[in-house]
Amino acid sequence: MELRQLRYLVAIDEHGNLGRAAKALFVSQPALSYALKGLETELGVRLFERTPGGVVATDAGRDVVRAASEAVRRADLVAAVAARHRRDAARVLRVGFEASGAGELTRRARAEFARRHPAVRVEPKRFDWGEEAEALRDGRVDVAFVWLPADLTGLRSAVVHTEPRVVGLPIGHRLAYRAGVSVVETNDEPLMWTKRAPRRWVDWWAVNPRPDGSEPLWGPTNDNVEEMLEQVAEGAAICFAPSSMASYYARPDLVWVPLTDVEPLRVALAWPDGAGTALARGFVEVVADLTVTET
Amino acid sequence: MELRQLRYLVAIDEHGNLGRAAKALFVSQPALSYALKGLETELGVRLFERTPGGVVATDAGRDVVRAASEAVRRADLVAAVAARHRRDAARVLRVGFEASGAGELTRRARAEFARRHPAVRVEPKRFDWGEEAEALRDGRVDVAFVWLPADLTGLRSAVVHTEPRVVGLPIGHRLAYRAGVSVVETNDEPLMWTKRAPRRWVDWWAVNPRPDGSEPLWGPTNDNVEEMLEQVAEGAAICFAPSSMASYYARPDLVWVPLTDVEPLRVALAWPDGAGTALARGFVEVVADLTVTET
DNA sequence: CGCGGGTGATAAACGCGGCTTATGATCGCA
DNA sequence: TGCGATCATAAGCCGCGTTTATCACCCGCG
Repeated sequence: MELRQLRYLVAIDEHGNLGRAAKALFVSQPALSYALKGLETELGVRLFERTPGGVVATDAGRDVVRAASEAVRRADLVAAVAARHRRDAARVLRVGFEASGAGELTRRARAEFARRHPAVRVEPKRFDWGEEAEALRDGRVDVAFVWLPADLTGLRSAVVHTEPRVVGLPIGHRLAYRAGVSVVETNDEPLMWTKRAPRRWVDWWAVNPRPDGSEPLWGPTNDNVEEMLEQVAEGAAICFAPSSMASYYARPDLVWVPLTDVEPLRVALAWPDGAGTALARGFVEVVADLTVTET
Repeated sequence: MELRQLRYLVAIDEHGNLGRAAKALFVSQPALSYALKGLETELGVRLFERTPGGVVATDAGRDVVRAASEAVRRADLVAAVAARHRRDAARVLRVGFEASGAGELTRRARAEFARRHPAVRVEPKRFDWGEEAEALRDGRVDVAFVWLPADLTGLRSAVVHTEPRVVGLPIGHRLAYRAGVSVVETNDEPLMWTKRAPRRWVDWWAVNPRPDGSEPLWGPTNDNVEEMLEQVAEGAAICFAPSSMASYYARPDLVWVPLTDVEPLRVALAWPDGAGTALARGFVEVVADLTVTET
């Protein structure tokens, strides 16, 4: 059994058709026919039923494909781990964050890191809602500021920052000139949300259920800050955000008002479990030092 | 990158020496030299430092080896999943358990399963302490009675049986003729335990800490029932066990006395998450039916 | 009813790539 | 200084996965 065969298998299952899978893999159709047959012989199970319309996975095939795609993913992780170390040698550190990240701390950490490691180039990488943790796991970044709640499996992390939440409103909104609002006062306002993040993340941000037991009024969806702010400025909905967003994404057509009765946002600094490189560790140290002295 | 290379990599790391690794893999030493070099070139990182005494992993090498061994394990799982289905087709179901399993339920379940699936051969597989869950995960059995507490990650399960615990004593022991004893009355008796199972399992069985806060007196270790009973019969220590063991492992040189103040043993029926075969599902159904009617 | 367009399977030939054996280069140590 | 480890290199072989070309089958449609 070889990785190549497993990759073929997954592709065949995805396309449901040897010809199209072959095209996607840039090989000829007989190559897949041959590989599939070989795998079936080796495993001693029929994996796909051949039909005139294509191929369809058998019971065994479904399970094997699932296991195979996991194996392929793990193999790709090997490459990702190596790439991280290669980048380490090249003196590059990729720091993930979303929207305003950890506010002021983000910049201060970067500045201090640059002071301690002058030869290292820091590459900030912005992600869409709730994507940082996954990016960390599959090696797209070496370290990241993760907004909680988040799925931190496979990661090590430390909470390094908290900040109150605010509500974003278009200018002229009935609540726009208040010094603070309760979350229940926004119950009737359509609220921005996202399909990208898991349910738990969305509910936490939307404060669902509200203190009075009601459910938020779900408004339009969006994938990232810019899309969200566009919609809010347009008057299509309101949004909740950490207070730092008021200064990092200041716009003339938006107003930010503190939410008086919701949990603050907690931001964790996270890095891959076990696979942390020397530079990532250095960055973690910097942030640890900054947060110790500031509390 | 191919699985073969990853397997080689793991072996090289284990043996710390190309020659010995080559021997273990039944290939020549240059083959490993070649494969390692190829992988290093492809990944762009040096993985092992070559020394006159052998090879030693670099920082990057350590991480890559870890990721590689995980990938290899996943690939082996593909084969295990396939083997499960092959066995399904061959009408064989392997049921894992340890010691007295789930007592009477074990036999009843097997009998009822045989009635419903006459053509299927059931193969009971006995495991050493705490090994069932792992056996389930790596495909050595299709379904198993697991003694809790246990690590059930990657498994689906349902608690199907509970039974009180008893203490096993050699005949003539000072507590041997009691109708019941408190666990604290055994505080001064050396207690059998095992190095095979995780800490949590051992502590649960040993009732550590005891109700009075003390720690058990640790006696000899053992890997399975027979070894344990030998030691107890010999007078080297006492042991804790589920009450069914009194009837399933009756010996003239042993006495079993109920423990009056400890949690009963809970036994779960478990099967691989997602990879359950038709036969395994059938067995789960049988046990579900039996436990529903008996409660 | 037969033909066209889709499917996967098979055949034959090619050539890459990883294997082997044989040998070299280096180091540590007695 | 020479022996016995180590890993690296060289040269040749050959298995195996690839390719192109073709076949066999099924289905829908004129």
